[in-house]
Amino acid sequence: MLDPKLLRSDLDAVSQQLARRGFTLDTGTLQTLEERRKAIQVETQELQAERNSRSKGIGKAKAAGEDIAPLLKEVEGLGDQLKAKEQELALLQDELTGLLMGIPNIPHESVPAGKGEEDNPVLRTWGEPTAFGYEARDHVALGEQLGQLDFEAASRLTGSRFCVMQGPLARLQRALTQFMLDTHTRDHGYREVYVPYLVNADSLRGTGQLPKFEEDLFRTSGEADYYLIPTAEVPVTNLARGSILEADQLPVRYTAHTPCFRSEAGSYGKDTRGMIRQHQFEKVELVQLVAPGQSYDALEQLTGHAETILQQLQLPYRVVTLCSGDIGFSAAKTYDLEVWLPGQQKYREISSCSNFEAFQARRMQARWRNPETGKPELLHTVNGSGLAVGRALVAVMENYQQADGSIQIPDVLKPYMGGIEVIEKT
RNA sequence: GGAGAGGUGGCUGAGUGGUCGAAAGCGGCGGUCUUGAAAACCGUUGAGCCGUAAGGCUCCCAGGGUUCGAAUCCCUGCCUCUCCGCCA
Repeated sequence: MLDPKLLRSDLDAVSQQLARRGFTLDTGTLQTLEERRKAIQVETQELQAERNSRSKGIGKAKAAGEDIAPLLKEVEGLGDQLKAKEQELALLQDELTGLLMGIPNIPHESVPAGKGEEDNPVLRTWGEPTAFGYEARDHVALGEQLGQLDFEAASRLTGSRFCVMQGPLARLQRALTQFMLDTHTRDHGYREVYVPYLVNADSLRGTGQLPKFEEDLFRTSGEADYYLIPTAEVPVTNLARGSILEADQLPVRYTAHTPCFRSEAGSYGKDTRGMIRQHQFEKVELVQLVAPGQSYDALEQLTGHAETILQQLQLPYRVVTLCSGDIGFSAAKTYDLEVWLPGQQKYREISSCSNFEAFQARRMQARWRNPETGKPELLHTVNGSGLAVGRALVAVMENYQQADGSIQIPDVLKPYMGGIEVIEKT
């Protein structure tokens, strides 16, 4: 959520900045609602003040043993009048916050202009696309040939966009997960957390998935109204919801491994082959809660932490800066890491690292106590995948494939593979 | 699943219809004393909204209700704890 004060004081400037990302702000409606809200709020508060002082007077009179009947007569009707105003105000406020909750974040000034994915500039490239003396197979061919990756079984068990893995390949995914968690906790100073995979609507509002993107989520149908998490960002960032952190606790760095569930509504026909786009996938997430002055440094740092994983796995990748037209709803700035996939002869997103500034913190009321002012102020939140495990598995399979269809184990994963150095048909 | 007890400020905890945003203690901050520290003593110490300010308003788990007036009474929900049952 944007700062309502900013919207009041600088509506046109906000509107212009949002136009960069292709969002049209309905300034007229906003202004009208805001004016009405203010008028009604003042009236309501005046009535409340009157009720309070009258009631206090009645209390005193009663204590003094006076007859309060005439005083009661005076306040007749005041209650109803107040109730009506309060209801009017509540309605207006609901409408206003509803509108506010649907406004995306303002892109940072350093975010390049652009309309969509094709306008994202490449910031840097690491490694060279892996060369093979033959036409590289994709992970589907590799995995099925090895007899360790099965989409048919998954569609029988559930439906499309799921997979079953077996044997060393299943273990390889676990190895990737362990390696990532170990690296982030040991080398990068993150604290590992285990969190629920089902969350309530408040959490999703906090990080910005609700109210706008309900159709992307799986929702439970039982008595409890819960959602399957689309990313660990939701439960992990919401750990700070409604709390005030002390300055010496910052920065807070969390990492978590969770499955992620996405309905992928609207992506019919996209990436239908393989495990690039699944309803369920594993991800290791990095989250930082930082003082506002630190968030852009933290973004660079966190992006570097995610890159470390790719480098240690010796996977070629590049970093792109999302342009103003491609950036996500809650983010002020985002870097995507794209890994080289020989099977597609393309770079594909494997991590997305964003600074949300105070956008999520305001929705969550996640604050810190600024020692300079002594007052609670909003935190900044930064997060990124470190990395998407499913896609990392795809990348390892495709980049480490050998002519005979076997897959070598990257050196850094060998300690996690129990002596397996090459995945072969078993 | 059955029975019961609760949810109050950073923490412990008092408050069961009126001047209560809320006693007391702890913790925090500032000071006195001290070479320094501790102890003791004094003061101070929740969050948000409107307002230049004075001041006003809201918040005692959440949402409804009763009342001139609700932290306090009633209803619903959520959460926590205890006992029994069941269970990974």
